[in-house]
Amino acid sequence: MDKKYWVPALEKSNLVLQAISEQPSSLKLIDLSKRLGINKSSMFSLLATMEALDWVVREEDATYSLGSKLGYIGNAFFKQFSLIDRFRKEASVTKHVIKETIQLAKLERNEVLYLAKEEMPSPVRLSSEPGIKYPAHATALGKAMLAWVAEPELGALYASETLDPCLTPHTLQQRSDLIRQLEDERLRVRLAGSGHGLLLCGCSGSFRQREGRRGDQLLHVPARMGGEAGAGPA
Amino acid sequence: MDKKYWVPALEKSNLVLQAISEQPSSLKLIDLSKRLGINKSSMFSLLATMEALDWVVREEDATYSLGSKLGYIGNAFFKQFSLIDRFRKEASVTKHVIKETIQLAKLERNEVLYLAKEEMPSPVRLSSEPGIKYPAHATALGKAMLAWVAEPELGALYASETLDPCLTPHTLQQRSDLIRQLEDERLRVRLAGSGHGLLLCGCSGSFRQREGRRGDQLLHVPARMGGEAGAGPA
DNA sequence: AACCTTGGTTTGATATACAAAACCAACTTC
DNA sequence: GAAGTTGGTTTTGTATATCAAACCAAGGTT
Repeated sequence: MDKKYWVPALEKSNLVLQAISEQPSSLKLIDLSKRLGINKSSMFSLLATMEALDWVVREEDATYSLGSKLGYIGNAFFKQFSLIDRFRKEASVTKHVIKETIQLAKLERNEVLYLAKEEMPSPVRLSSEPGIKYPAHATALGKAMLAWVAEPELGALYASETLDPCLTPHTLQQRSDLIRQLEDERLRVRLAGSGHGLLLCGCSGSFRQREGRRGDQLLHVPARMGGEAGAGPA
Repeated sequence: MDKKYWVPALEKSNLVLQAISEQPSSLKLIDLSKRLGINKSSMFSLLATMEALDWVVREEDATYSLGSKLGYIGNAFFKQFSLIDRFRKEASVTKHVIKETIQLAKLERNEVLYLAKEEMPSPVRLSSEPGIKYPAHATALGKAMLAWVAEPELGALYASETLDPCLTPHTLQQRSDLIRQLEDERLRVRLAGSGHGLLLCGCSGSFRQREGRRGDQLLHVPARMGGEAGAGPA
């Protein structure tokens, strides 16, 4: 990462917010300082400022949790995607029909950004949350989306034979393997009318919709279909 | 605001994120610099860092929108409130019965924090969004919640006769007026069984529920009842 | 074609933020 | 009761971030 014109305080606060997001109401100033390798006097100033800005809240037991300003900004982020409301309306019904958790995601170059989730109780606990990104080749949902990317663009996204990163022992590592799985996915959709990514409520017009002017694809998909567990990294 | 141990870069980035939240995909670097009074070379470094951290995204036309990292953190903020899921399940049905937008909010001292909203089409457009806070005395929903605050605590919250801030010409300005309206609210609930704040799906156990260990009250309320328009500042 | 404007990028002097050190209060251990 | 530990707060010297100035590219105006 090029740090020529860098603002270190933002990087530090990003680390702090990430840690607090993962463990709200658990971490004190000294915990954050030790865990993140940030001097406690710097951490003192960061937390005091973030508290004043309502980015974090200091609890009575001196642990920190996220503040409402980040809720507001996060809400504004999701409001950029008008499809989320339609997804929630459709999927809150569909999930009872198929008895599976359903997620809405968009493909951003070679990553999948999760936007919304309608959950059903399931032994498989999904790790993906709205706002999180995974490499597309490392998730079932991502591969379902890549299957419909034009070949030249796919070539540009995966210029080298080795795929990075490799998140789990099951994660694909070779581009040729990826290509083969994408072909299988297209074949599965054509022959059986049911792939990982097909929308199940019958309104085919919303299957792959272009959102906003970036033209990114959006897709919602049940968590478990075709025998693969989970929409998280595989 | 005491700025003794202050991190100015966080304050600047807060202003930037607020502006981008309000006008996504509209503002360029020079627009943000002029509007916020931040030097354009500082703005350059701030935006470059925020972009690298995925706090913002630079569009092809050089305008900025919010990035998914803030979506993720925002989602983490709302996940702190387990009642939101229950609210959405109940309110997505109830809103069709009463044909009103319904909101979930919590009272934090003398402010109301909005947490969720289930919308119905309405001529009255609510300004409140999840994550936003308003002074409780300045909103119908806030007053509905204050009505059930113990008197000594109410006295501590409103120590002076003059109420601040005064957001609209209709905003209450005297504590005695507020007290009177809270009495009216309680009376209305007792006599007619229908105040601004009563939950309308019949599960009285969830009327005023304590959430988390802070013991803050949570309340959901239709947008328009008792003749008052809107749950925003009044 | 020459000049001007605009938005963005780079430079480097200096004002200031950072963090090492010291301090403090509360609690624990001996 | 004395000494030690822990988490938080304050001080202050100095390394560095900030921003004024300069530069750059692209587009507009004359």
